[in-house]
Amino acid sequence: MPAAQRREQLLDAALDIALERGFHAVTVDAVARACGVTRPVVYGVFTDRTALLTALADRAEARTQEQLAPVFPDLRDLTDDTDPDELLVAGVTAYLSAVAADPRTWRVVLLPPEGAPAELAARADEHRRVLLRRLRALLDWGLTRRGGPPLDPDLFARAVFTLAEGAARLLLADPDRWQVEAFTGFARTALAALRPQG
Amino acid sequence: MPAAQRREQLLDAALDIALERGFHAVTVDAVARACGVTRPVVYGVFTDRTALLTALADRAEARTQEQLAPVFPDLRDLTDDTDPDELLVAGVTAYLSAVAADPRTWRVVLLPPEGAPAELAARADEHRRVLLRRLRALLDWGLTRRGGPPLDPDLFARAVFTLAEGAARLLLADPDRWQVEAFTGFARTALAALRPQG
DNA sequence: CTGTTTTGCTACACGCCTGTAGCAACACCT
DNA sequence: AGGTGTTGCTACAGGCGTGTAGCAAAACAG
Repeated sequence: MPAAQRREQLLDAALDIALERGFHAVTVDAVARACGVTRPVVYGVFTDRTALLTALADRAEARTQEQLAPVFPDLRDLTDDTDPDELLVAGVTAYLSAVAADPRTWRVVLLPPEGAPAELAARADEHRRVLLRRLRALLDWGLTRRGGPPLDPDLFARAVFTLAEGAARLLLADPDRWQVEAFTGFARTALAALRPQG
Repeated sequence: MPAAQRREQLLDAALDIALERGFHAVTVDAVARACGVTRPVVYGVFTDRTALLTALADRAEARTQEQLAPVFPDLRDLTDDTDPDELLVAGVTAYLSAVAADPRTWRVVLLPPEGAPAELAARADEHRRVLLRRLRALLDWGLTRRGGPPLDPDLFARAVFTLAEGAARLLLADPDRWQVEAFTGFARTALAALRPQG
């Protein structure tokens, strides 16, 4: 089997094991067995067990970043006839749809399995900081355009972010029970209520 | 040293290690060394490493439960001149104050260190379910009394809960930067904005 | 002061996982 | 067909952590 393909296969297997039995269970042997090979094959592709885990994190990071592209509009594209509320609702919809479409990747980030390496959490936090900044910029634009209650903008952005992640976690934890529309509907209603002169 | 005292000492040491270096580092040897003794002493108190970790979870659960007592008022105590908004703000204040007062315990629950056993997360989730039910009851009472936007009550309760936990996490992650009052102020303003004819 | 109990230690055996070395088998190119 | 490189395997050595057995020493009761 060609190296590149084997690499993907090994990462897929590692992800499966991590999701099903936790990162503790992601031993080199377990990954090799899951692919029907033996340990030296894994060491042929990754120098380390650590390298394997890092590659897994890299791939997850790349995928999530890619999927987040349509969530944030470019602020320069916004015109006067854009409704800030609908812009935000569209972003939430895009985010939750991405999560629902690729749950295995997002689960690693949002509901980390047992024994997840600290590196993973650290990277996710770093990434969150960037996202929060972008969300903050978007909300600033919206708040100056349509006004709103005298809420601390930083806390407001964090609140929206936290709620979006919470919704995503519910989607991941119990996809049969929750639909994206339930959350976007809630968001739309809540934003409408927060309009000046409610 | 008497057994009961040794037990507490061992659990304290285990908690220290877990918070500083993650649960991976909570080996029987590390805990023993931290108390200036050797491994057989630990096995004299706990049958297992697992038993030690379970005891740690038990203690954390007991402490959090105890500290949450003043957060939820008994619904039967409420009279007509109780302001629902202030009741909720008082609950949030009590919750965040409890977290700020005992960060080491809450950190285990809200910002679990690397390698935390799945048992811990499972128990925390179970506990959350109970808390969510109580919060839901409180909010139902408030919403029927003062009205509000047509939000799904279940999602609204989850949102409040998620935001409260998010605030608690910020308090734990960066206590120098955040104060309880910032969050309660935000909550008060947001609730006021969500009043009918806000 | 002496026997007994408590308390703790050193030392061992085991299991699990990591990482590597050396060998077999297969495929591919000439 | 025969060399050559690839692909994978079996087998080993070592590290780290668990749990236990057996011994020393200190505390304590009679």
